[in-house]
Amino acid sequence: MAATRRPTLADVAREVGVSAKTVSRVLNEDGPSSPETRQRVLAAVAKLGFQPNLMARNIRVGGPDTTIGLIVPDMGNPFFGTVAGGVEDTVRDRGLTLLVGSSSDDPERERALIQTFLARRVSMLMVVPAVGSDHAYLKTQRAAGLPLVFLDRPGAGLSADCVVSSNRAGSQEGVTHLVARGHRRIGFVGDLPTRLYTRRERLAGYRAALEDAGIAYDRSLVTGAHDQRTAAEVTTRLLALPDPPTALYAANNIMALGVVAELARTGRKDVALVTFDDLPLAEILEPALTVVAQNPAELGHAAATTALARLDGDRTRARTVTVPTTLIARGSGELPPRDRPSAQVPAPARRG
Amino acid sequence: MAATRRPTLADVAREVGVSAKTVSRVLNEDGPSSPETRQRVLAAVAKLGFQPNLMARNIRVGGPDTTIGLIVPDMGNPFFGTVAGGVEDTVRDRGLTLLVGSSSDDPERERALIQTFLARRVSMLMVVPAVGSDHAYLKTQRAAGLPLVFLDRPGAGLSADCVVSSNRAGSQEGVTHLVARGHRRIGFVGDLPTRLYTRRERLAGYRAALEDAGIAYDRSLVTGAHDQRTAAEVTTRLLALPDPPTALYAANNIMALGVVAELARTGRKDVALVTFDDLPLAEILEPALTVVAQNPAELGHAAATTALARLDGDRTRARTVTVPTTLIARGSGELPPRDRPSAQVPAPARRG
DNA sequence: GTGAAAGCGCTAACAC
DNA sequence: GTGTTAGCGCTTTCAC
Repeated sequence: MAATRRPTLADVAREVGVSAKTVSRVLNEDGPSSPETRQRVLAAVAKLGFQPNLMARNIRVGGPDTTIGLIVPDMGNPFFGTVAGGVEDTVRDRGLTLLVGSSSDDPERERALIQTFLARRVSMLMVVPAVGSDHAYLKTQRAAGLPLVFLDRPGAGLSADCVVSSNRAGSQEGVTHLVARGHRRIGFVGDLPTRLYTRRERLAGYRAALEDAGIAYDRSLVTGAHDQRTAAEVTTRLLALPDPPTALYAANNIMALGVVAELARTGRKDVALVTFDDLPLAEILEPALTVVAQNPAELGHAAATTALARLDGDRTRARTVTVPTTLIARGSGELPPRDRPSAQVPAPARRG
Repeated sequence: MAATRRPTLADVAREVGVSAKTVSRVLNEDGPSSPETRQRVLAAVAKLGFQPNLMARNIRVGGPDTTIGLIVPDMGNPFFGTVAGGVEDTVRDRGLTLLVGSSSDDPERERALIQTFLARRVSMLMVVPAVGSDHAYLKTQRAAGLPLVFLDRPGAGLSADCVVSSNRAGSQEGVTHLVARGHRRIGFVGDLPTRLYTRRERLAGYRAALEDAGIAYDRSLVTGAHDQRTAAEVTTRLLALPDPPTALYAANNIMALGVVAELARTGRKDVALVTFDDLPLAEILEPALTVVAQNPAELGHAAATTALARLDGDRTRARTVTVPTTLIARGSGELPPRDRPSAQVPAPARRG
């Protein structure tokens, strides 16, 4: 069965005995058409199984395609999946279709995806920037009016709209929650080394909370990991310190999994814990997990709303939208420090 | 700043002082070109920031676009996110771009998405069919050679390639695990009422396991729920039966969350549990959760491989690929039935 | 090695 | 109410 040619407007027109333009008029409800031709055209369309070629249409009409390009680090991460869902829900009514790619947080892959999307003349571009990528090369597109929104993290090299969570304030709130329960040695388990915006912000929130409480920053309590396994490892390392933390703060959902798993594995129920990002089973852990929850669907929604406004001609200055986080106190942050004076009195230094 | 027109091939040609065709030749490495013109063309491309219009190219070349249409029920569900990732990883090398849409399991939405994708002349279509959707209308496209793969569940109304998990065998293995520990009353918590393929299969596996063990099927032990909350509710209802189950089997990840949460909330550590689908924290629950794990990335990979083979001219009969599941015994399935004779002896009926 | 002309499927602009 | 012509940005075909 050879791949038969798809029918075209001309085929339909021939079938009905009218001009191509008439068929086009009927299908797009553009200009007038007699009820009778209308019927016959629609019948022929159904008979031939004609489907207008959107690309051909687009090329003639000019302007951007009715697609939107979205780049995330990893679609399997429910955080980004939910972000994508938020975007789609918001643009659906406008008849826009989602073009999605994962960068795996690799700047080169991100750039290749952006090039592909630009070649497809997407109507807007929404990017979760990979660590270390520079977007200066997009200046021309921006100037030409392409809506560009950075998601979750700001882009580098040009000013553009940006939608992020309240990483710093949320982090500060979470750590303050621990400080208020008397903890003075609070371990930080964060993601990739430096450079990544969200880590910087969340670390800054951690430091701000300590500073507010008059607690000196101790570099040895701040650790970095890349995945659940390494997060578990640094948890062990932190708790083995001569003067170990009495509470931990995990800076994202992957780190949270690692810390939670490690505390469970070693049966440590005496360490208070707050995590950034909610987990599906947070409520049923013992103790139930206290988290600073993000709102990924709203992140996607806000990004789409911003981009749509640009598409509709909004030429005001680039703005940053901050989507608030929510502290959900469930119990794991309530533990007081053990074997230590509570509240503001510094713990005696125990070395060796 | 008015939206300036994007530069075209003709613009580049004018800049260099050659014909459009020469520029096209250079960029596509089609036909010969002198090193010198080559340089000048590339310089002009860079200077003008020219990006070939992929849609225009496609329209001229004919044939399908280099996109692939993927429809899932919900992108926020990590299962489908991971499936999408598996697809993308597999098609990336072929230069294909992913067009993604969520159907929310609504047949009308699914159909609208498919129409849009067809209008975009996708090179292949991969669909997780919504409950109750009929795909007979795609026969023409299939006949015309469009690769079509149903994912996770078979489609209805036409024969097409299909990639599914070993739902029945996996389910049977999970329930047999419980039977082998002496359970004879095993509650089933499944998803949407009837009609959904995966539920049918998983229920069939449950029944097969019982039958193998000579246990009569008890309709009152089989319950349906739609989300985590209702799964928790039916768990309660099951355990409140006059002759309650001593073990539970949850037929997907959402059900699993509901059952696990409810058992934890009520402190029931005496009920054995096996779930279909793994959970991120399964290992650290108490007892650790025994699961029948699916392999969503492999599902996406297999679907993409199949579709690519079709694209490359494979015209053999439609096939169904079954991706094996894996029983991961972690502990929650090890509990013997309490207050009951073990193994093959039937429990005394306790009524009222 | 390069160019001119035609045409992919569709619609804008103008006829009538 | 309908048809004609031209042209979107690109590539194919054929000529030089």
